[in-house]
Amino acid sequence: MSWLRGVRAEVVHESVRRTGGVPEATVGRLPLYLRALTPLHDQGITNIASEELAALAGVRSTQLRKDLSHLGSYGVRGVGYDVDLLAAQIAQELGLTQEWPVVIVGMGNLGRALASYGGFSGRGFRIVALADDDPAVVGTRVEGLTVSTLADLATAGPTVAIGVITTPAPAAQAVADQLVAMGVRSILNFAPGHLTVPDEVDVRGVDLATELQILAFHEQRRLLAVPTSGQVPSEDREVAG
Amino acid sequence: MSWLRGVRAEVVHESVRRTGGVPEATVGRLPLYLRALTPLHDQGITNIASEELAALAGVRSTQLRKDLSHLGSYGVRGVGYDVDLLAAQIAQELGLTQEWPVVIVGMGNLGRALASYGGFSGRGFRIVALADDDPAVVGTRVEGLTVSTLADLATAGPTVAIGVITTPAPAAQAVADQLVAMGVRSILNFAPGHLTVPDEVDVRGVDLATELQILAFHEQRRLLAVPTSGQVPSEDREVAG
DNA sequence: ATGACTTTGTGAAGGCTTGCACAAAGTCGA
DNA sequence: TCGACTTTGTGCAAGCCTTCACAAAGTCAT
Ligand SMILES: NC(=O)c1ccc[n+]([C@@H]2O[C@H](COP(=O)([O-])OP(=O)(O)OC[C@H]3O[C@@H](n4cnc5c(N)ncnc54)[C@H](O)[C@@H]3O)[C@@H](O)[C@H]2O)c1
Ligand SMILES: NC(=O)c1ccc[n+]([C@@H]2O[C@H](COP(=O)([O-])OP(=O)(O)OC[C@H]3O[C@@H](n4cnc5c(N)ncnc54)[C@H](O)[C@@H]3O)[C@@H](O)[C@H]2O)c1
Repeated sequence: MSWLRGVRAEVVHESVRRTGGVPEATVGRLPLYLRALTPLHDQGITNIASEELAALAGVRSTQLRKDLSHLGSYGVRGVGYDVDLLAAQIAQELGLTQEWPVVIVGMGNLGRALASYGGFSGRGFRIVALADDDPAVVGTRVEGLTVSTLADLATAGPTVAIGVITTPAPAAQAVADQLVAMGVRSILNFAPGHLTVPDEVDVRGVDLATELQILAFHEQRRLLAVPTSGQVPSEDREVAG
Repeated sequence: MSWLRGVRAEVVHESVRRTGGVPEATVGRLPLYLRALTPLHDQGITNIASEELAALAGVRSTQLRKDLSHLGSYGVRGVGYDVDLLAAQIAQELGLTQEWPVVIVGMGNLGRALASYGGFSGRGFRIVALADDDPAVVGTRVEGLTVSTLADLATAGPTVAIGVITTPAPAAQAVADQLVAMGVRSILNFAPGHLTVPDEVDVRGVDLATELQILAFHEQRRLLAVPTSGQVPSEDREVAG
């Protein structure tokens, strides 16, 4: 993401005053466009047409153009979009010209996998703290950071903007409450279940079971639609559960 | 999920013929309702009103009722919904009365975390195979399963319905192609990037960076709206990236 | 049985999102 | 300079999703 810094200055003037009015659906797709642009930059491609970029991102070109129009982005008619400039504009709109400090709470299997994941830094985020409440885990070092308790973080930790919850589900609400008390207003929750938070706090939930169940619904539909052919899931025989 | 088996028989007659017409947005919320119902069952609660269940799931009660109306669910006016019966109906609609066989491809940090995650079995899914292409990993045992290559799975592995991709992004498309060639038509992709697959194949992508970037957008909006007060993200000073 | 009360199920309205069609605005070769 | 061609940006229409309002259908105390 460092390659975005260079062009940022030129971009600020154009779009900083254009505050409001980006539809939520568009916001959800901007990261996809940014994701598609990065390899283009790496390949040295400097210009791309909406048709092509849309294919890379998995959307229709008309939707891409409509989305970009909301952030006042100017491509060049007859030519396309400047890859670096477009990426810089999207990054600016998403607030990725600064690095957001992140805390991960719950250093279990998933929490450790996330902590050792390289995809944070360089994409607008930096893990600045790790937390757990298991005395056996607190104090250990993971990826160069010492695991502490949430309570300690609240009194003596670095400022954090985003909290990632990877504790078991029964602990998630209490953890969320503590994060909110610390001033965190953006939470990414991997524990299954709904979190109740004040209005000004933004929660996004990622639930593996939910995703698989949506896939299962469509899979079942396909099998029911053509009941004769092919593969059938493992039969529902007497199992442990 | 075993507690759903008992009532299944009674439910089948009602809804099995009602094939079509569940809106996609509703399908996406059915897992949330199911997730909210499970603890209610565990607490011995046998009946619940839409208002209450909606609060647990994080949606409006009118939306819950509209959603349920699409699968022909009958609550009792003046009373509410039977917890076990409703859960069984939703599970049936989602195809969770059978166990879907799952393969995880890419036994790195994330793949191993998923493999050792208990939330699969008992929720309608079972991991039946693990794959990787690193000779140092192939042949090792993870959670009772021996890691094999995708090629070996294709010729001599168990039937799988759902593939989970946890390889690095550059390998994801090739892995998806192999899964499709094996007959897999449902893919959950954790690698960032768009997968191109035939029409009949269903892909859902989970991208950590995307989720964080959406949070960052709203976080930035809040900070811009009240530019005077409080916390500011870590300043954009000269960093490695 | 009756009436007061509760809660579901749904038609209709409103809002958001997508996709179409096309004018606007540029490039490029001659 | 001109005309053919390419590609963007957008008004508008269609479709999907959510929310409102309320009738329908039940419970429960008397
Ligand atoms: N492991 C996966 O692949 C996976 C996948 C999807 C979802 N999840 C969900 O993510 C969460 C974590 O999964 P996991 O497999 O890493 O679990 P885990 O048991 O390995 O780790 C949980 C960690 O949270 C810590 N913890 C518990 N209560 C806490 C509290 N109040 N404050 C701080 N830390 C606390 C525990 O000490 C432990 O280290 C679970 O909710 C799980 O459902 C996990
Ligand atoms: N680790 C995380 O917390 C995290 C979070 C979000 C997304 N992701 C994404 O998930 C993916 C995996 O992340 P990770 O941290 O586990 O990476 P990792 O490097 O630890 O593991 C990747 C594994 O995939 C295997 N692999 C590579 N090519 C393969 C192929 N063609 N066929 C089969 N196996 C192959 C490798 O041998 C390795 O074991 C990445 O795309 C990453 O962007 C990871």
